[in-house]
Amino acid sequence: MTAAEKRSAKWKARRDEIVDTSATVFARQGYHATGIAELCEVNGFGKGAFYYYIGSKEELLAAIHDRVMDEVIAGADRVLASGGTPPEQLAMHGEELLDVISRYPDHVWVFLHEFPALTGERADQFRTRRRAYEARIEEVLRAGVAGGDFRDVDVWLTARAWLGMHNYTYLWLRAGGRMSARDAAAPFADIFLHGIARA
Amino acid sequence: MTAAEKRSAKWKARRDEIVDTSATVFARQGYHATGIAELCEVNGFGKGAFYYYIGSKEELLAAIHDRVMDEVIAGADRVLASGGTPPEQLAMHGEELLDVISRYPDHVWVFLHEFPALTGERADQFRTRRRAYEARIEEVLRAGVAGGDFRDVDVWLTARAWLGMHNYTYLWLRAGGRMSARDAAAPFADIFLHGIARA
DNA sequence: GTCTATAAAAAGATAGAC
DNA sequence: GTCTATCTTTTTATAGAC
Repeated sequence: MTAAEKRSAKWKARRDEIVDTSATVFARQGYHATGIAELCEVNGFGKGAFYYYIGSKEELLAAIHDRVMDEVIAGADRVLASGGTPPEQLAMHGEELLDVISRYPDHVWVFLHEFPALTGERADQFRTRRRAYEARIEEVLRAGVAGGDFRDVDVWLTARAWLGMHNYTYLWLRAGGRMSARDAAAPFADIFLHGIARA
Repeated sequence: MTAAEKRSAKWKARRDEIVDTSATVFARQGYHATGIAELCEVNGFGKGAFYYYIGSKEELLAAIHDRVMDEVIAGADRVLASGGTPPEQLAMHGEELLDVISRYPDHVWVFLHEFPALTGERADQFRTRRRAYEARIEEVLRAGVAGGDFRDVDVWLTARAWLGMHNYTYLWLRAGGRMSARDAAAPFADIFLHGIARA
């Protein structure tokens, strides 16, 4: 590791810290309602330092979105690699998604609320990634219907029901709270799998 | 009806128009991202006219919240008055809620995203009303468990699952769209009622 | 790397003419 | 009722010292 790389790694680590603390502030009071000055105060430095790490306020918002989508897609990849049956995979998708929400509740709050503040190419990028994740859920449902585990539901609509049920936990689910991701995911899977099981 | 009342009724009608058109703009680009100047442009008048109808930007936001909560509570009251069984009531709650979402998708978008922009007493008021609605759903679930229609689920958690599944439709459900509120509510009730039915 | 000072634009809201 | 002009504050971002 060269000297330049060491400097870069330290810079990146500090930048990640700023992204994380900013997510917390954004989640409490909103993206547009939070000024750069307040982010500096929370992080304990001035504007000069802030712009040394962050290119712009919107770039900061994009970094928060990245954290969420990276984690969510990684979880979905693990499900795909597991090779379970459609009911097993759907339950596992729930565990993975709630795990991300419980570990990054503030980032997820920002992700679900402040997407419209992203513009141009950045907005397109996250729209595409989100759709790709939703398509994974639809794929599992389609496989379950084809294989006879699930009855002949409207796959698109059923995916939205599943996504809503799970995403909505961002309002209360967090690591260290009274209910773990796994504790919530199990009854959710129970409801949903019984709900669409072949009669 | 006196002359003063006529003037007042006209004022109120025009004000409602402004509230509704503003909800559309807020839903597209966010509350804080939208300036008073833009709202004036959309409504086809200047700031003078705007402040003749609207006391402040936050008052406008509260009016949008009011529209949503008034409609949602009215629907819940109809369910309560219907006197059906818990499964019937839960399905009816779904129809009523999706009906509001499909008729006021922009208002609901604002309601679900921009609540943190409300301050003080106004925030307290809507927090309370929202909790009261959620308690209605929990009540139906509790009655269904007690009466033996539903198995012994965690009522609080199951209510959140139901709320998430239904609220999340704000992203796509709208009157005149490819799917009506009733078309979506029926499969949702199917999934959910099978999901929590006594084995 | 972090500071302070400042630029440059935009925000919410008000005043007074008509 | 609606206009334009303006007040006051705040915003994001940059410049240059240290």
